[in-house]
Amino acid sequence: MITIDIYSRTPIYQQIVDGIKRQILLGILQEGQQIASVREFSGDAGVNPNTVSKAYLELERLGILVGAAGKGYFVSPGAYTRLREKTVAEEKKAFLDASRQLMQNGITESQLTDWLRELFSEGGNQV
Amino acid sequence: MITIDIYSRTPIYQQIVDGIKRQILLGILQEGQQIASVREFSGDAGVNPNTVSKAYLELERLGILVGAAGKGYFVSPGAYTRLREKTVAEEKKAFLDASRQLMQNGITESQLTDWLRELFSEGGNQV
Amino acid sequence: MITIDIYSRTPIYQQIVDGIKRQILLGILQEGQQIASVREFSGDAGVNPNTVSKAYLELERLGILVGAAGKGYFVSPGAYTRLREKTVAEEKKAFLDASRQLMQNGITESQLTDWLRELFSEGGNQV
Amino acid sequence: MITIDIYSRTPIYQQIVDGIKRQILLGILQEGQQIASVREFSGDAGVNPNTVSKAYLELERLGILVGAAGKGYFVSPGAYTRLREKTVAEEKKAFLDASRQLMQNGITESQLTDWLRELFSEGGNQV
DNA sequence: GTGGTCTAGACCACG
DNA sequence: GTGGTCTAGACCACT
Repeated sequence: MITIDIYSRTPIYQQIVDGIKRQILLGILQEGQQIASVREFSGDAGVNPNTVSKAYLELERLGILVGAAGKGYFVSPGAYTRLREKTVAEEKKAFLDASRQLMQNGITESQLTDWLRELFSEGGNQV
Repeated sequence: MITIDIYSRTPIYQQIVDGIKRQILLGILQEGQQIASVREFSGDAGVNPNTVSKAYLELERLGILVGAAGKGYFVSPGAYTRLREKTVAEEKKAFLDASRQLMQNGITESQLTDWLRELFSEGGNQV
Repeated sequence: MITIDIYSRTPIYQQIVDGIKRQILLGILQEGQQIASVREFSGDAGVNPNTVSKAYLELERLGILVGAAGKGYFVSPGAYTRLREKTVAEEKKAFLDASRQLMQNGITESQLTDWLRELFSEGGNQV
Repeated sequence: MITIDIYSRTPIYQQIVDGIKRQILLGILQEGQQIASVREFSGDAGVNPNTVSKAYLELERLGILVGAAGKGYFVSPGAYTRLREKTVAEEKKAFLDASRQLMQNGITESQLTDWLRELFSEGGNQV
């Protein structure tokens, strides 16, 4: 499911957080659905349970998961919508920041729109 | 000159690296020009000399500075051009990445060009 | 009857304990009356029988229920009075503790009585 | 400084969080001041460094501390004011909740104000 | 079985 | 020296 790169400099728990967010955005995990238990994920991914727990707690803090002892973790109601809105907002910010800096380096608006046209004609096939 | 935020989570040495890059791009530091010595910078900015040294070494590794033992550090010939090209390339990548992800989240090309138009009409006044 | 929130962080058995206490205080359950069996409750509420059993045992320990093997659980004689006194005592303690801390944070007595006046004029409609 | 009760059912890291909040509210820790390092606190309190770290991270998440590797933790600017407002708000809620429940159990407003008068005439000497 | 907490000990980047 | 992350292993409460 979620691939972990233990050599990456982004922390493992963060990779788990990102991976679960992504699975929710892709519809692989549905709202209300129970997700893999800490021990289960830990075993599958070859990661220490504490690390998985840290990721799950972070996701709960973000309101994306809800969980409790003896019950397990579930995708919280409304997680998809909130996640999607937040993600788009962050990406828009990244888009505008990059555009602004390019502008300051002398790139014109028409150049940027050209790049966009190329990107969309390609179909943007890439992760 | 270069403002250091000791509370920031981005490492101080990285802030120095970024600051010097920026000064070169802005023309404040010219190619061939000698920059502040490690001890000068350290004293002015209230930063540990080791930290400044680490930043200078990193910049030397990037080919932006050249250091001569006992004489200090100088902006390397061609630093401006290389820095500019590299910076624009990185920003273009960030721009395209953000565009691609927004596209995957259902944002249309015309929406993106609208955002660009707004940005350029504003003048994009911000760092 | 008693609503269980499986997503809540307060243990389910505790929710059951609180719910039954509340029903006794409200007169829904009378002294001497037999309450739902573990299996009944379990089925109605969609909760694990062990959890219901744990709640009933806790209530028996508190002297609120009495259980007869093979016959079920009954509201103990005097449960209402004892429960009411104990509840009021606990709430009084909470009231005084909160008042004391507010006082230490500079809130005056007249401010507190103002809040009370508002509360009572509203009718205090809320659980 | 902060006393830890390892037998308490409130987690140790939470006790640390509460203790530091309290020290800030009491003015023992001032804004901008550096606090004990993770290892220092750990050694003084006889607690595992990981536990202290967890508490500090929680406080940073709450905006009460700021810290980074190699620098240590500092009381964040504005921590006192924010903490104080939030604390009073929570205590007011506890006060009103308790009052409301007492009202529902037949306690009159004049009874509550009597209790307050007693409390304030005592001077409220207690933690 | 579930999650939550704690300890001990290790390694890394930063100052 | 600082904090951040990870592992291994243990104990607890809840279902």
